[in-house]
Amino acid sequence: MTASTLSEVAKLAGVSPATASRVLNGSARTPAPDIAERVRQAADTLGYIANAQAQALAKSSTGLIGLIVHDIADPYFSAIAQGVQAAARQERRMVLLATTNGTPAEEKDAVAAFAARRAESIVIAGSRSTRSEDARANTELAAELDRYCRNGGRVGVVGQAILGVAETESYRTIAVPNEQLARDLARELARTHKGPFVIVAGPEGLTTSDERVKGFQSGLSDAGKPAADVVHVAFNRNGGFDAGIELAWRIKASGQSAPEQRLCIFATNDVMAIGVAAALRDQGLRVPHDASLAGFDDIEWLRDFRPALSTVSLPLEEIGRLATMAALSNDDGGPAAVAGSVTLRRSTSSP
Amino acid sequence: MTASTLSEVAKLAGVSPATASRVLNGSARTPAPDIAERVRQAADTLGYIANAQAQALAKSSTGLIGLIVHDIADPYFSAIAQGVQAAARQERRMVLLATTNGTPAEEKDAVAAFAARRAESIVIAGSRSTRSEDARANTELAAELDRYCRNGGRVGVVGQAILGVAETESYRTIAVPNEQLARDLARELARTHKGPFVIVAGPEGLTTSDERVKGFQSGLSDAGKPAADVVHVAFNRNGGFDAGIELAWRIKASGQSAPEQRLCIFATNDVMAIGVAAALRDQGLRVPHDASLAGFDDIEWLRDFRPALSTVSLPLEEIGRLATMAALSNDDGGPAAVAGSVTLRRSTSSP
DNA sequence: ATGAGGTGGGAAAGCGCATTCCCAATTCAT
DNA sequence: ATGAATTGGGAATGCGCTTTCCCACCTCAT
Repeated sequence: MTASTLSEVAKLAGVSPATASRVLNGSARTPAPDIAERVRQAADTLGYIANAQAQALAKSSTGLIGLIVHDIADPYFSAIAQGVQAAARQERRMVLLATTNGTPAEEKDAVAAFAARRAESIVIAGSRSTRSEDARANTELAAELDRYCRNGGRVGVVGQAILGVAETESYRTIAVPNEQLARDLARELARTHKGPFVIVAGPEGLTTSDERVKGFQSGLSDAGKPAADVVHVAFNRNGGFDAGIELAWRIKASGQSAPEQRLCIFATNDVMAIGVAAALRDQGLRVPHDASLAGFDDIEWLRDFRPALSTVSLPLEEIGRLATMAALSNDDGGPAAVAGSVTLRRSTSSP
Repeated sequence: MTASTLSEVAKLAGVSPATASRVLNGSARTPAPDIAERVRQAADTLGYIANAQAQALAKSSTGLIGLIVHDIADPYFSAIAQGVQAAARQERRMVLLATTNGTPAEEKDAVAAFAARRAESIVIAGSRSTRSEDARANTELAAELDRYCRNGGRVGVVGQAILGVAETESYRTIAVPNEQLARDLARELARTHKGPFVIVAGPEGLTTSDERVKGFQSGLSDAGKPAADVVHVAFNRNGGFDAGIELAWRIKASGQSAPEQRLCIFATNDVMAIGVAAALRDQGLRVPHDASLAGFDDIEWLRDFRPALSTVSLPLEEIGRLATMAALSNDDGGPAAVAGSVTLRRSTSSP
């Protein structure tokens, strides 16, 4: 890395580094047109590219924003990343990416790395975990984030607030009303569905999943329905598939003829729902004929899936954008929340 | 951003900054155990986080790798990004992300930004364009990349080499044998399919799509079939949908009863194929009953799509990983190529 | 006892840039 | 014509860190 420097440009142009700096980057003072032209000329022939590191050091502001996701290949996160990227570009920032597989320990590492890089703000997406085995790592994550904030960093949180973190102005959380929306979904489904409900959820302690389970149950209760069984599996396509296999067995065992027997399966995210659907199909069962199925998130890439999946639509890209802007702006703006909506499609229609 | 500095830590520990630096970061020289402990102690109480910018400036090496993709929300790119991220983590690097909508102009900007940040290497994914309106921007992109390389940067290219770029050791391209694989696919399909073929391609001039079209045509020719019609649309789901609508009309018009009349549609990527499928379904046509359909890429999230899509499997994540490693390693290793394979599924089976 | 060869901490010189001062040259009002 | 105000370029300092040198102090062999 032997790029040419500002002083080299200055020397070539026959001016001082100060002047070169002033013309090459937006300074309050603008050198004379002729001299400016000479500097620009020199910069061009030398192929000068300003060293952002040095600039950052000198003005202590890096133009970096850090993004933390569980898995960038997951459409849920890549949609959010898209929004973050768009906002970052608009605000003339670069995004630094870290994937953590959802473990608080790796999230903590990512925060530390971003802090070292002096990222101006970081947006962290992905469900929190309340599992006891993660407690220690969660505490450390919170400590790391607090330290980051104490040093002037700002963080945008997608979803639910992070536990154990100091109550400061530095955190902006874009709340996703998981519970509320799951409740709405349950109520809608309960209006037409006669049979029992069952929930295919992520591991217990995964906040997002837990909230959706809770909301769905309360929605059922509102509708005067008995609580649904909950199956806990991995929070991904394969987890859904596993659950689907088991449910298929259950469905077949109970001679699924009567509408009063037909199951309605709610998977706590779309990707799991797809897994469930694949498993049922695998077992010779059809949706919605043999069971209703609903998901959550309304992942764009799954819209062409058939039967079309009933789900809760979330403006994922918008969420990413909002989180980024919130983490970048100084003014409060209050706790931003985002709106979702129940989207009923074929997978939960009457057979 | 008022984080504590190394000298503050040093002062607190009662040692020189040099010593503090030596203990806090891996240096060749290791201070005495007791003094090291004191420094670590001080660093801890001050919540010291090394300033990576300053470190980068001092040792001129940033640990940054830049990733350029068309669209991070596209599963093709997010799969590659996943691989890049994994490799980067393994090599203790951070990844800087830029999305460009596939325009050479924005790609050039991204390269410049990465160069300014002194990224050690950059991996650039996504089809090149040979359209005349992009010629100028392509030249500029090549110039920018060359400049980056002249300054010591290294670049890993996914897919086809970048046009107009200097022939140096600095470029490593992970070749995707699009043409070869498309030819293989065509041959396979030609073995069983009796009717005419049609290709739903991206815009003319989009290299990836062009290569696949060319390969497919030559495969047909090998099999003694007439060349396929080519429909050019946007290289995404909606483009596929548009083409699908048109094709549905064509299919219906030609009373599609006989096997000799049945169309086999090859979309130059999976996402387009999904769009085609959606359009056909929309028009009351069924795959593979009324037409065969094949894609390219074997996107993971589309595997549960029905009818299962015949396609060409590409190890996307591996490609990202390879490109990253190639751009990071100094030794040549020769031009790496990646293996794909024809994957026939239900969407092209006989009705 | 004495000089050679080690050891290990500190001083200082950058890395590439922004920016505050400082000062010479102009301009303007009176 | 003259002093004040303004303009615009340059010298110098510092951002936070690494890394060479340098040197005081020790250890050891002779």
